[in-house]
Amino acid sequence: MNTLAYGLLSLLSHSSLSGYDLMLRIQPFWPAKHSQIYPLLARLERNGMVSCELVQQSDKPDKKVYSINDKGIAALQEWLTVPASDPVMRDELMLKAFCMSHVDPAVSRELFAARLEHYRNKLERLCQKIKSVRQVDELEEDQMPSYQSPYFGAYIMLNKALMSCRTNIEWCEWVLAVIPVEEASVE
Amino acid sequence: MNTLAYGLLSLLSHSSLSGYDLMLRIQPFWPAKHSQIYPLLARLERNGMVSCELVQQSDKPDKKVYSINDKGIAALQEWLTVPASDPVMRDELMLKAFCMSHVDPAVSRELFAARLEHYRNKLERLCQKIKSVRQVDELEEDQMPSYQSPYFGAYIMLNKALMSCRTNIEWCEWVLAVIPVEEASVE
DNA sequence: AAAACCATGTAAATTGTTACATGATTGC
DNA sequence: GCAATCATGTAACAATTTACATGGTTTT
Repeated sequence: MNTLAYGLLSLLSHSSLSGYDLMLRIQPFWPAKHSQIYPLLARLERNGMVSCELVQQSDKPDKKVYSINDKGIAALQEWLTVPASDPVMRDELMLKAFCMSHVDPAVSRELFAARLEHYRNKLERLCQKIKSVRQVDELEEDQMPSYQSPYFGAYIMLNKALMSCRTNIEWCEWVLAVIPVEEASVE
Repeated sequence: MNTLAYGLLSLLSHSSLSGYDLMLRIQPFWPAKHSQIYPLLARLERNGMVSCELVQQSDKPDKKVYSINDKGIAALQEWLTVPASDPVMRDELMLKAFCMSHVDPAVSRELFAARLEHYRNKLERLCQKIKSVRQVDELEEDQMPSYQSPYFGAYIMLNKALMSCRTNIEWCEWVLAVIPVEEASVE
């Protein structure tokens, strides 16, 4: 049982999902490829944590829908009592920022402009996501899902993503403001 | 040449460092253990990216100090022209947040209280770090290092770390405010 | 018909962590 | 003496990514 395994159980604790769906939904919190998810789901099934049902579809290819078992829920409850390990962030841009002074400011500006664009797109997607969660849980303006609601966790995470995204945008804009604009070079 | 390799070159582009120092300094941006760093440095030396000199110390064990070569600088300059790949963040707390509703609010509060503490300690360390960088680069209040200064990159990254840390603290405090406080259970 | 998305899997390679190993030096 | 920090390395294991493989369905 590694972290990704618990992550899959965590998603399955609210609704049954296919491996493909799990792969898409876990991305924002714990990036993983389908080649990691499928064998892990098979292992969780062997361990009795989840059950699997083949669902035939007419409009799309058939799929295997996984559901969490009591044993899986128990594993989650146990897991929640141990402190979360420190978050791990790996950002190539940070490493590049460290040696920026070795290239033309224009080259550096380009790096941060691209990242700013990345965060602006992310913000856009997030706002839409939050709107859709609000609709599904039938919430009024500024109203929170209750702690018992399966959307409570999703809501606080979306809020974190939103706050982080805005901070990152602010930071990128500040960096672009402090990197000198290219002077006309020697004619 | 993987990202960690470029990261080491990036750090070496400002000053020569031992493998041990590199290991400590790269942690905030790209976590890596010494077991990954030492063999990689040996490879970079074989590739002619860095040179190594044995430095004898009387107060501490002897060490190998690595310096970047022209080939290493050229590799960095090339690397800076390609866009940085998307940052990767893996946070177990996010996965736990998703299935929180399956346990008592007190259990959840504990998770976020621990994380809040983690970020508060980090903020403390960051503030001291920023102060020391300001001293080394002899900066007045609110003054930035120039783009050419080797501290420019460090400064903008410290600023990012500071902004992110504050956002995370704010978020943790908000989460602790919205998780219901344990009601007296059935007597 | 080609591209895009849905869907599931395995194999190989790379990256990263933990454990094994060793040893100097300093402060308690 | 013992723990902590400094210092370097290798081996085994676990996690992750990339590539290989296949095939249905929908939209352009």
